[in-house]
Amino acid sequence: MAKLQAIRGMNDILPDQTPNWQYLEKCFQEVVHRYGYREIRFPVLEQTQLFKRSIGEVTDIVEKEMYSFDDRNGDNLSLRPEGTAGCVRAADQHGLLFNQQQRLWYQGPMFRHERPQKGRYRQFQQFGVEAFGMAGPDIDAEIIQLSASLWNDLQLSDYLTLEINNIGAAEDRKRYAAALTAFLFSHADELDDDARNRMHSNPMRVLDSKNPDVQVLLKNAPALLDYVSEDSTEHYSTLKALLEQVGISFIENPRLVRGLDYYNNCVFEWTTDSLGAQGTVCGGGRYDGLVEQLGGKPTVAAGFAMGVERLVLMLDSLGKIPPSTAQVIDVYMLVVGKELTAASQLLAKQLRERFPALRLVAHCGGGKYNNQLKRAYNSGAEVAIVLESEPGEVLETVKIRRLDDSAEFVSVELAKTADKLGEILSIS
RNA sequence: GUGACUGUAGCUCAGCUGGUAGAGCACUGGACUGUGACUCCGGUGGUCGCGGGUUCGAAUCCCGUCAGUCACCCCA
Repeated sequence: MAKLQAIRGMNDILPDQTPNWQYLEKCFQEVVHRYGYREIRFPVLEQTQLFKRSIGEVTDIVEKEMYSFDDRNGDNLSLRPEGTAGCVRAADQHGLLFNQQQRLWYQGPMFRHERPQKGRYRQFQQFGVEAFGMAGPDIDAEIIQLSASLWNDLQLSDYLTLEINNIGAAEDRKRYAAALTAFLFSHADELDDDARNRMHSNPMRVLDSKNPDVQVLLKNAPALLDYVSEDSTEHYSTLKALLEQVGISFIENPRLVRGLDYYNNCVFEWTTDSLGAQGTVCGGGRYDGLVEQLGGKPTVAAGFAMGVERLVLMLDSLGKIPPSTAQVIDVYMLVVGKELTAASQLLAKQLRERFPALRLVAHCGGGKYNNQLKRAYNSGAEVAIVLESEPGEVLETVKIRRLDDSAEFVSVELAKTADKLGEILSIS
């Protein structure tokens, strides 16, 4: 029978890697707590309609990347491709957004059916932050500052660049899209196939075209900036001033157009060139219209999401994982002789009770002294406790041996093992 | 969805222009050693991703398929 394997693009994270993930999770949680954000958890599955209405019908995500299926009731469900939609649904459904402000964070797997490559997988992990009910640019600055705090804690600041842009209010973009479409229509014969397709479905994304000929043509296209309302412009310039005042440098990227329809006004991305093609590590912005669009009362909002796999890759390749993150044990207990099974388990239990923080592995499975000692060395433990007796003999003493080059050891009465161990390891 | 490269023991790989497989590490038995690592001797372990085809004969050529890697696209 053929062996079953993991679904394409869905990775197993093995014990060698999990400490790195735990380190990143710990840092992220410390930062969000520092800023007073509270965790929210919501399902991995939602009605497909939720994502269509929030992300947008004609986006790549909804058109070709969602894992959708009919469940046994005939409802069409989808694995969440991102977190914001579910977060808004959950928060609104439970009244968290009714005339109040909320600062929320979440973490969990997202799913998109794309071709896997470095930093891009079909199941991937995101950290996200969503702030509701705050209209000013101060909250935008806050979440950007929050992300910058994390880069600082992770020692990644030198490798990340903040890009920002103002994409205007929803009405602004509507008017602009109309003007842009008209322009593109009048030059349709000069566009490539890709641009011509997008011209109908999502004209703003023609601006992203990598085709140099198209880019030349676009120089004469209407500019979004000319359609952005005064309110938006003022909001945006206040944000820029705030960022400068708190010492966060940024570059303005007028071509930064996020792939999800719900964004408005200021959007941002943190990018790096140390990851290959998938350079975006964190992306977000305002989405003032989304709550209402999903049936809630009008509620302004802003948020971002970051890709955990990409951050782990960065930390790994840049050598930014602290050595203390590695999980090692303190004590390896050798058990030489079958008759000692009960004695070893009892002693191990007593030691764990006496030193709750002690990490102790008691050997199981028998085997020769040599093999067990080898395992003890390979485990990275600081000391080994050796239980050894001849058949029929009662165990009265144990040896405590340092697992370094000195190989020093002492014999100690069984009953005094804990005291001696505490002395040797300087713990109490 | 498109393209390029790759797919041989648990891991890293060798196997020239086709004649049905090897090394190192790891694991394991033993020798040495007052007890791991070092050194020496022995052993377990692969239907060469899977399925077809060409051939007297294929890991080695051809086709398909699955998977991995990277890029396009898009995004975290």
